[in-house]
Amino acid sequence: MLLTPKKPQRSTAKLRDPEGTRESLLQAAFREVYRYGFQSAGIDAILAATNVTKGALYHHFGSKEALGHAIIEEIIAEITKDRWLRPLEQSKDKNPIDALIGIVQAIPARPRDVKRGCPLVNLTQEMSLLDEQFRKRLERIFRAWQEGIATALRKGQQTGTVRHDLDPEEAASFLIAMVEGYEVLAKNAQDAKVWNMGIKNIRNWLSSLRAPGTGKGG
Amino acid sequence: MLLTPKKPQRSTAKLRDPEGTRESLLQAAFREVYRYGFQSAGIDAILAATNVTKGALYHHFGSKEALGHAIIEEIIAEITKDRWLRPLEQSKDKNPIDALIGIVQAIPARPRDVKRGCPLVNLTQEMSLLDEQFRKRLERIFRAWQEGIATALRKGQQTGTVRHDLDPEEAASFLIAMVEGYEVLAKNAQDAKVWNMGIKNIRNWLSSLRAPGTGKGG
DNA sequence: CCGCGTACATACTGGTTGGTATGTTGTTGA
DNA sequence: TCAACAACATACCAACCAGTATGTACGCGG
Repeated sequence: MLLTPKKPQRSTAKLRDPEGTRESLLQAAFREVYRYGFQSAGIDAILAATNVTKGALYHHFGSKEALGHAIIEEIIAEITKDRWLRPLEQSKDKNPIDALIGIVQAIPARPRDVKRGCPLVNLTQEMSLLDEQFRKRLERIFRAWQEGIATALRKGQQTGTVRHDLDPEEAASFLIAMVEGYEVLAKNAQDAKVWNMGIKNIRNWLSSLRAPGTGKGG
Repeated sequence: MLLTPKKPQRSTAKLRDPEGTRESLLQAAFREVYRYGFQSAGIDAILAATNVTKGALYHHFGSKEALGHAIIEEIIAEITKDRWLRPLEQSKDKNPIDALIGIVQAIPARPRDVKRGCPLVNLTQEMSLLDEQFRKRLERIFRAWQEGIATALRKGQQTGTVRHDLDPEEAASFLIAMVEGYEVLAKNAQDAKVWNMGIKNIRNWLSSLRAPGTGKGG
């Protein structure tokens, strides 16, 4: 007899809860990947951060790669939506520049977040070149992000709050590049002050996109 | 007898050449780290890319970490100096904005480079949070980079080619953030077009720093 | 009440990895 | 001329790590 059958200590409430285990696994895996990177995040470390066993993990995900894909599609994509896309859609009628300034300022400046950087950039840097599957999934998020900003700017042009002499797509990617670039700088410095200075500069740049004669508020 | 003594095939020219082995080791290690990241770059893979053995590697470097430190200080720092600091110093009397535009445009847009991104950013993203020794060395490079740009801008303010209503340090870090940010975007897209669009936008921004009445050329 | 599928749990493995122990060879200073 | 040392080369190892083989517990349809 090779296996000593472990007495099953699942609480009765946990019976038939297929999504609970998967979800907590995903969350723990995200935290580990966010901190150490995908390749350095160990399966055993992820497991240790939960009360889930290896059998359960490989029941829900076919491989470490599949787990990584799920992290991108179910966690990182959601963060982007929560932070950028939904706020932009909800403030449809407002001046999009004010909305964008609000969003940028709302990005957490807590030391913990600044030090870890942006999950999207972290994974992009690590995996884009190495694994096409990862890259494609990450690119989808970038595209949606850029598209969301561009759409808001285009609407602003129609309602006259945004300058007409700019290409919405180009301005959107410029904004993303600035945000990501400052996050890299702040992560290296491990200092929230760098990030706060970045916010200030990004805000100034965003203000320069206002249509002439359009003050703050809209 | 455990070891079959290998017939020493060092060419007579290679006798007493302490720097040659070390240097080629460093170059190969840099290439591997650049491509796969520090943690994923295997010692054996580095060795396979050269005709150097493990004994030689551990003779010159105490550990993989020490090798990583040497890569930062001897290779990546040099790249930054070559690409940014020396060109800025050599064009002392010229308009610094023109010099900066020239530097940005000179950053290679070859697909190979775009796809691999910036070595400095790659290592920062991977290691800053995990290893303080790495972070400190990388931060030194960032600081020197920012300081070089800021100094050039300050001189431009004195000679009247750069607007006075900007903080040179702040503008320098803004420029760096833009460059790094676009490199992240281009790396994710794996497309040089993204990078070329970034150059265009950065150039426009740089031009906006000119003192009023100062045309191109200085 | 029974068989079958889902949802796990545990032990194990084969390959990889950074690092080391121990050897040899050529040079150089005394 | 010879001992000491730098500069390697080779074989080996212990730890780690993704993945698997094989088991059990539970619930549900029939």
